[in-house]
Amino acid sequence: MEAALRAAIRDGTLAAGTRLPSSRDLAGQLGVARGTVTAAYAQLVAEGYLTAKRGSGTTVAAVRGLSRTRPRCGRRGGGGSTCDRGCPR
Amino acid sequence: MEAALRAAIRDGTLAAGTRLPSSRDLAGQLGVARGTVTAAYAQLVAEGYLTAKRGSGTTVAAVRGLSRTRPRCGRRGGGGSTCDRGCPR
Amino acid sequence: MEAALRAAIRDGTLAAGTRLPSSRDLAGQLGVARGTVTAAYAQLVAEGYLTAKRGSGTTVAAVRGLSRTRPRCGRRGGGGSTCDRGCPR
Amino acid sequence: MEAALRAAIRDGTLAAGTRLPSSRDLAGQLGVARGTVTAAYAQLVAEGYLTAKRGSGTTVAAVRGLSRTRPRCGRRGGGGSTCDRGCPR
DNA sequence: GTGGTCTAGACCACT
DNA sequence: GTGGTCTAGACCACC
Repeated sequence: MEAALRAAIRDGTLAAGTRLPSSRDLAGQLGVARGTVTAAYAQLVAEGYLTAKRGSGTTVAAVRGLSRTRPRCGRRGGGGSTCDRGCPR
Repeated sequence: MEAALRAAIRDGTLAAGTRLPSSRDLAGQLGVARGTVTAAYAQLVAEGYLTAKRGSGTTVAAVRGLSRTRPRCGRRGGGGSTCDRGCPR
Repeated sequence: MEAALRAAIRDGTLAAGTRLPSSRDLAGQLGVARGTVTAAYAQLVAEGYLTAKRGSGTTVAAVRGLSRTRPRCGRRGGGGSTCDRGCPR
Repeated sequence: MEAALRAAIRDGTLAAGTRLPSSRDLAGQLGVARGTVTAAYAQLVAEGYLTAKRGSGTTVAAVRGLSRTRPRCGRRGGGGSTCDRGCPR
């Protein structure tokens, strides 16, 4: 799940600013323990993919500065549609 | 190259279980530095597209896209009946 | 890089509470190995300039005059006597 | 505990190659759940301080480059009260 | 035995 | 309610 989330964020399937389900909800949807979800969220927060705020939910991080491998495709764009999904492929 | 590999895995060109060339070999074939290949492999491993096993090279991981809603429940294996506690909900 | 980070924190360019990029991202931006970044972060954490919290990435530490060494110990609340096992350490 | 381990490794109290207690033992000694210990170990492994091998225990990592001079802790001059959190020891 | 990972459930601080 | 964190216990792969 963690890898899937990371990939989805990287390729734009999950756009910046997207609000993720709460750890409790996602755990319920996937049928896993909440701890598993929180661990995944925590790792992705640490990597800069997600932003978590106590009491305010978890969202896909806004800007993450160029990350190595994907130079074009305009991931960092401002408000507009930055490759709203689709990008790679 | 990383994007190409990712795309090939996503659309099935590279089937799950496919063994990839060693980083040395692929680097030679493409004429790039080995570090470039290992970096790409590492990123794809982190994203879940590839599986790198110590003595077994790098293979295409089983597809685990974000859709996969229910995780099978009884993967905990072990002796007795799986789902012995009623499984999540 | 480490010295630059330290200086930026000291002179306020990086305000307390600022979240730093993940080690992966920063490594990518600077074109250095991720280990180099984590080492620098670790050193600055040890010096008190940064705070690395498990799920929350790395942030610029608040300048805290407070000593507050012991975190209260029995916050586990719940039923029985807190600290029933003598509390960690 | 995690911070204590990190500091001990950094200042040489825990020498490279030192074998740490198993997560189960350390949990018992400190009176915390094993999960807490494994989480701390995992974080330090990710930071490069520790090396963990399945079935072989956890040891202090050999070399991490960047020995650096050890900044003596309280050299920030001015505002006083650096080291307010205890400093490396 | 060890580390790695998961479950199920709890309390906390914060919004 | 949310994320953050901890407990207590389990099974796995590996050595």
